[in-house]
Amino acid sequence: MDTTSRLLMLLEVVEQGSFIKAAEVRNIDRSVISKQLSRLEEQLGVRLLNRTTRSFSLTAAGAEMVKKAAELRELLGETVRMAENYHLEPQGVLKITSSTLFGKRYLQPVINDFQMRFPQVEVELRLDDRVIDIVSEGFDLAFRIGEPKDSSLIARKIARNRLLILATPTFITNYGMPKTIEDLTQLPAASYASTSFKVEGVRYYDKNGEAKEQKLNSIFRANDAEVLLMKTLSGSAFFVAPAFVLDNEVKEGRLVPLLTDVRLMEYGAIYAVYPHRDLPVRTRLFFDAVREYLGKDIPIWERAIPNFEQLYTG
Amino acid sequence: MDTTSRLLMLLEVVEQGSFIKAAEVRNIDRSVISKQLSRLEEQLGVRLLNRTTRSFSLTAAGAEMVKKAAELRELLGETVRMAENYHLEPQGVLKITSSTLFGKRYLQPVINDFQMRFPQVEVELRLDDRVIDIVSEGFDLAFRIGEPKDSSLIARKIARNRLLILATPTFITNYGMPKTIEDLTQLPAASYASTSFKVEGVRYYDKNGEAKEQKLNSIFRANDAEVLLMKTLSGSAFFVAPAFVLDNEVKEGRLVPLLTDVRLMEYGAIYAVYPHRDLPVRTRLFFDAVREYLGKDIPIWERAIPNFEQLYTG
DNA sequence: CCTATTGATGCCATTTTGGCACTAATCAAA
DNA sequence: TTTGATTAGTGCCAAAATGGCATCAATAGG
Repeated sequence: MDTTSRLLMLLEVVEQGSFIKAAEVRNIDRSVISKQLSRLEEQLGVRLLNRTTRSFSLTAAGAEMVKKAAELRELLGETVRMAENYHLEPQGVLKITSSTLFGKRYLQPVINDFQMRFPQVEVELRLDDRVIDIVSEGFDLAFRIGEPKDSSLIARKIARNRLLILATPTFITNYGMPKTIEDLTQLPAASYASTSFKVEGVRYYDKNGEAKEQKLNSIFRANDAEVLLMKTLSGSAFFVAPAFVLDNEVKEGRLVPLLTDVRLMEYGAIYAVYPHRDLPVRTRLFFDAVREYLGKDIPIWERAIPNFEQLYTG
Repeated sequence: MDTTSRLLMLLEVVEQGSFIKAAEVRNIDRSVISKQLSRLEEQLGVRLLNRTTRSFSLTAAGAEMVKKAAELRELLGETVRMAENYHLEPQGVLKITSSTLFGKRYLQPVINDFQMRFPQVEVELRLDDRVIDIVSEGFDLAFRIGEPKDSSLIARKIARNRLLILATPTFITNYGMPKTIEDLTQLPAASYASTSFKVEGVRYYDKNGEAKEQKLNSIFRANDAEVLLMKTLSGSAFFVAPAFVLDNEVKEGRLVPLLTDVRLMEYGAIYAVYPHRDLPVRTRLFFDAVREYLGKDIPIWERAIPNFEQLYTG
């Protein structure tokens, strides 16, 4: 890491407001930020931040450096964009793996677009809900849901993964509307289960902000979210579903969110995972296309759920 | 190394005209340049250089990138200079070691200046002609003559080290003016000799450009260049001297360069050596001050030798 | 006044870097 | 055309830098 990268890191820290947030955005440890900024200060011979143990403020010098860092980022961006004008037509094979539903629903349209623009890129998409060793199998890019584990890979969060508790109006008529989260134990649930992994409860924060888990009474388990959704639509179970499995079911009233005043915990996030620090062009172009398609703050799937920003916030 | 550094490397390569020269300027191996530029190309997805095995030319994209790299260097320089405005008054101890004569003659004035400007910096100068382990003895900066050996240290060439063959007019009258370099064996020489190291001959290129060495007939040996110079001035020996030992002896006619049509080999160079890649501020400021004092292409001591650029060039 | 949060730090595993030796190819001179 | 010197590329290895984890210390915020 060089002076420029450190300056950009400083900029990000200031924009995010804390070391931790900046570290999360970059998917690195906060200690890295701490160490690199210390080195930057040593290198420039200037104290950039006034720190307390829990926060910081910019010094005058720091503020100037942040301005310059912004200019640097701009110039560097220009440079890269300029290089892009000279890009060879990207070509070769792009090997991607993803969980089945996410791939079908959200990667497919991006791939279509991408191949229209870059016809010489072949795409190989492996849909598989098991975790795959992307290095040994030679994948360029993987999309995973939950928390990234293998730290030898680079993981970048590309979207949050909020949950909903869903049932059909018929279901509510038949079983009654649950009033508290504990009521869920009395109701039949459909839940995800694969060989390696089972959803057995729903995590939430109680009114004191403490993390809790409510067990579920699963009468139907499957390792395919679409199947679970179909089961739910049949009216014979409710479903604790990640928002991304939904299409227009809520907007059209076919499914109703239950217990929307409970603050549900997010189920990890959607991560893009790749093996090397520097992506080759075709991979980066595709990666950028996916991010653009999904959206920056609010993922595309959440926009189909009316008022979702206010739901499940406690 | 990040993209910016690689762009700056590209810029330097283009400015220097070859990988090798750029590598020499930075005191790194050419392979590093080759590898880093390849990575830059991969990263930008653009071929920047058309290569043959022995040379290269810029592609259109490469030319654009070089322009941008120049802008980046400018902006980065501005940023650093801006940081310097906020520098804390440098303070602390600066431990320097150097060969005796070089230190006395060329570091002393720089140190005086430096301490006028930064009174809070204490300087410890150790003059010693033996090679010192700068890491274990805690030196910040060392100045060495010859070729850098210890590759765990960073060495930067700060001046070339050209040689002359000198004698007094009296000496020439008494012994006759040598016509060929072989004549030197007939004449009494003063030469450098320490416990670890002896000068026994003078290296040069013959008219075919082949490296040769002419043995000397040393009648006086010492490990102190000033003593050798005094001996020479007494008229009883000639002296194969590095240019930096001279003051105004040549300009004032007290010493005369002999055999100026022989192409003498440079005796290594003057190197600054330091232990870490990133210098702390006080060290870097001092280092810069030394470089400014010595001069960029032609070292300060060569300017006192009339017409030296044309002498000993074969 | 307490406690969870945040930044700093030391240690360790992993990755990256830089150097060396060797290869390959070309430029230039005979 | 041949030959030799020069210069870039490559694989391998040792050394350095990086990133992550666990721990510490101190405060911001209730």
